[in-house]
Amino acid sequence: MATIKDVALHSQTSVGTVSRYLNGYQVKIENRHKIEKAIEELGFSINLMAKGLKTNITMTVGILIPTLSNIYSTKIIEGIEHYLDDFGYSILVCDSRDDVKIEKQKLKFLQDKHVDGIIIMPVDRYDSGKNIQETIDSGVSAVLIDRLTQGVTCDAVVSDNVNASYVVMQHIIERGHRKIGIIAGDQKIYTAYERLLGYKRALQDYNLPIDDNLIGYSDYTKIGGSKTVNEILEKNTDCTAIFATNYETTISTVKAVLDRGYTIGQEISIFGYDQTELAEITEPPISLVIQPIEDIGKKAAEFLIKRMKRDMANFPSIKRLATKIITTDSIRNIL
Amino acid sequence: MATIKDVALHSQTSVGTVSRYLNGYQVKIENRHKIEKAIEELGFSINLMAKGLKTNITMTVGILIPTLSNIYSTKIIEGIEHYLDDFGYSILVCDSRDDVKIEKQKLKFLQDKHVDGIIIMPVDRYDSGKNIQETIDSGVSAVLIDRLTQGVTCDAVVSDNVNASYVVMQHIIERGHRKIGIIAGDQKIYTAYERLLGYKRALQDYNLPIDDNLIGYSDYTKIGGSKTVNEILEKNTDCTAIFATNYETTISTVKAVLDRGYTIGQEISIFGYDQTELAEITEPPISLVIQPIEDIGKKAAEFLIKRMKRDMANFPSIKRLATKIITTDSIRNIL
DNA sequence: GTGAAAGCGCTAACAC
DNA sequence: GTGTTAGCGCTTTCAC
Repeated sequence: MATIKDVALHSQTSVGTVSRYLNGYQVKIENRHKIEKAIEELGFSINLMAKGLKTNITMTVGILIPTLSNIYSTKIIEGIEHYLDDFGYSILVCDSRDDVKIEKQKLKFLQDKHVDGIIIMPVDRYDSGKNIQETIDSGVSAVLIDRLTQGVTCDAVVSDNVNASYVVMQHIIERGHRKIGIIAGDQKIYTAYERLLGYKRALQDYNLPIDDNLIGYSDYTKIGGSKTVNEILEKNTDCTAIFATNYETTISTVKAVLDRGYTIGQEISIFGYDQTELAEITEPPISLVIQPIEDIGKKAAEFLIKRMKRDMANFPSIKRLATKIITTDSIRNIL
Repeated sequence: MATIKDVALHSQTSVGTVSRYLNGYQVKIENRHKIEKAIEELGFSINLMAKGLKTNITMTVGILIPTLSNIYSTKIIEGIEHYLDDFGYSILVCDSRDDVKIEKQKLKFLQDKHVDGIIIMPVDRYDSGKNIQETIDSGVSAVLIDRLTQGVTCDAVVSDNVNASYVVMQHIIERGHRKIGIIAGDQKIYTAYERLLGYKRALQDYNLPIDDNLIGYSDYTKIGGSKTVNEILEKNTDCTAIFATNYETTISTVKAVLDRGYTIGQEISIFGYDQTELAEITEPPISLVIQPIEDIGKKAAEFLIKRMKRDMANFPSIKRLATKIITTDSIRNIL
């Protein structure tokens, strides 16, 4: 592997000149040609490690996400990758497997790798914050996505969960439903917490009781979701509608309701979350909350670029992106 | 940020000793304690860039995939990440946006980053190979996943597309269907090519004609898929079954058929590809080919680890993983 | 077993 | 504008 020194020798210039050429500084036109020729002939390619050692800049951004294997996560990653690509950054991807301990470990790891910035979806509302703040204190820029967490001062991009949930409930309530079940998630997760909050707030505003029997706390997985749906349906024979607050439990809800022999939008109305595809192939299609996934990634990358350039205007900012609601006959009008 | 030198000073040893300690060599027990104490107190953490510069090892693996935003890709990435994690490797993720030129560029980029190995899903069967081989020649280990491509000598992990497709067709044919449409993909893509091959082979083996009108070449996207389905259905009013050969077109096929007012498994039978969730929520569920996605990632990582350790036994190996077939009433028995 | 020192490939300060 | 050179933090001989 040819080095800058070889190029200097081969082009009869010096390492300084070659380095300057490489970094876009003024170089005599004649030397520029000689250098380009040498680079070409030697197949030279810069050693980013050596460069990084010197400059402390790696042009790498770490992404730390609870789990990689769902479309939500990947679309975010893709959004980030595409945005950062134009700036020459590459991304180091880690998952925390929904575990604060692993999250802490990976954070340390990213620090060791000297990433220039980190985009992170915190595992939980309470414990993730401290670790993230420590990382920030060590000097790397960070941006939170999808979820907020306690004790961190940095930019964040989240979607408007409370409002989405509230609007969904409005829609359901205004069609005459009174016993509305919700498949909530672990309240340590920021989004799960906010979505339940919107549910409760809507009930209160409409003077409807908050009935604990109608609130099912699932683990937000498909299997856990099924269990929760069935529990709610068994405890509440008068339940007419169910709001599933994430993608996985939306699937379980549809499946559980179908398995019970009900028709969606008849015996049971369903409102779900994320992923339009599904909405299109059930009969009737499912009403859904659609999050601006790509935008979350893009916005987060935008923030990060800005902060990595040490532009600290309006720090910290929280960007709350609006969600869209698709309504279909999956919510029956029983008025 | 404390360096090895600080640790040496603080522990009254030398940089050599600290380095030896860090790399697991014998160190006098007394020094070991002093060093550990110093590391603790200084919050020392090794600079992987400096280490990499010296050793030419980055403990980083590049992953290059045509697109990040589908579950197929991410499950593979997750499988790789989890496997490599245990060995201390991290992953640098890039997407080639289905473009050989970008693929080449990113390959070069990963080389510059001095990744120790690369796992790549080539964009196409013909042109990707040359670029990949060049990268391999430069000294990094590489493993192909999902798709093979011309002119590359390295390990590969793919799923058994031809056979999967063949078995699907057997199933459909044996239920009496004769006019079977296929939503194929760009034949430059290895998997698309193989799946169509299995389709044709089955028809031949059953002495059925290969009718070009029944073969639709889609771009493997949801929108393109819909168009292709409708074309086939319009050109062939006697078509009774459709085989969609990837996830996106499976969705479009279901949707297009539903939009035409047909009942799945009645007027039109459908066989699809990937992603069990869908299969569960349509009525009837869709028959599907299920690929061993996680295994592909894991196996690829396994190969790579082996090769990075310079263990060249059985090089190159092609691992063809078996797919599973789920059959449902979406394929009507018309005998 | 250990310390001293060379050097990995690069950047940037310096003197010209 | 350019060449020379110190030094980023580490590993690895070498001599002890």
